[in-house]
Amino acid sequence: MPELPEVETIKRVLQELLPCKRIIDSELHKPKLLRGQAPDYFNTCLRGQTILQVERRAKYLLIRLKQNSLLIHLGMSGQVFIDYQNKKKKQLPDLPDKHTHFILYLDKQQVLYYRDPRMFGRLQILTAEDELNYFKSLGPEPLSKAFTVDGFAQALSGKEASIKSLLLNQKITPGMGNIYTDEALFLSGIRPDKKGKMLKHPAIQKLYNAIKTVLKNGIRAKGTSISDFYDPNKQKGKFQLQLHVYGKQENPCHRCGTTIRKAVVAQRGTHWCPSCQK
DNA sequence: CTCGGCCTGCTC
DNA sequence: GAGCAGGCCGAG
Repeated sequence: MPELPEVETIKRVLQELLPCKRIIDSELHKPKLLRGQAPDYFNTCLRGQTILQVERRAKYLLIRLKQNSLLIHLGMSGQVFIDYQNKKKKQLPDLPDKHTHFILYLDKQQVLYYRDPRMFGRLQILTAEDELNYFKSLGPEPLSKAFTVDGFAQALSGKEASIKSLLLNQKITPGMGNIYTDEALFLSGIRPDKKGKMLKHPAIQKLYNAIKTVLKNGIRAKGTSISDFYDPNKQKGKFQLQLHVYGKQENPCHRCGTTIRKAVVAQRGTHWCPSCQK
């Protein structure tokens, strides 16, 4: 579910709420989410620790503690909520529910819930050393100075794979997912099934700009809430109101009126305008 | 590089 | 009941 703008939105809310809070207790209901790390070690590392700050790398959240960090990846359906005992929002279940697999009890009566119906997410304790290894295969953050047009062009050059699959590759554009990839390709007028090696200079620059634009706009809109994205305060994002192609199959393109198509590219549902994208 | 698998829930 | 879903990993 969550791509870079959604994870960034969550990070910003958590960064407001969590620093200086102490973890009183940690409750893990689904050890499978640790992907092999020992639950005892996991809980021991958390209990009694004070949260320093919250960061994001690609689609990963990092909650920094003094000794090490709690890594959270939300997979397809992961959600993080803070304190949510009220019943104002009818469409949200009361927490904890059967999909709430991890709970952190913080001081000041606050609680953090991790909810993940499909269980594609992961939770792990990372030491500083683990961190380097863990993130070393990720490309440069697309919104940072480290992400350059030249580096991007290099990553696409000679590639047989479709541009869609290359943009989804976290070694090239970490944080990009299915929605923002389709939107960036629409903005830059490139067909999703175009081979990486076929892209030359003006198009690459345009795509590079489009990636930054969609990610920035996604963050400004606080994410895309198509079905179930909420920030930790249960707020929905608004980027779904700005989508041009994602989920718009059978609708007319509002730039040219051509019917938006949907097909599988790179094993993912892919949306594009056959006239605007060449 | 592409495919299947990992899971549950929702829509048709 | 089938097919689909915002992600990632490992096998071939």
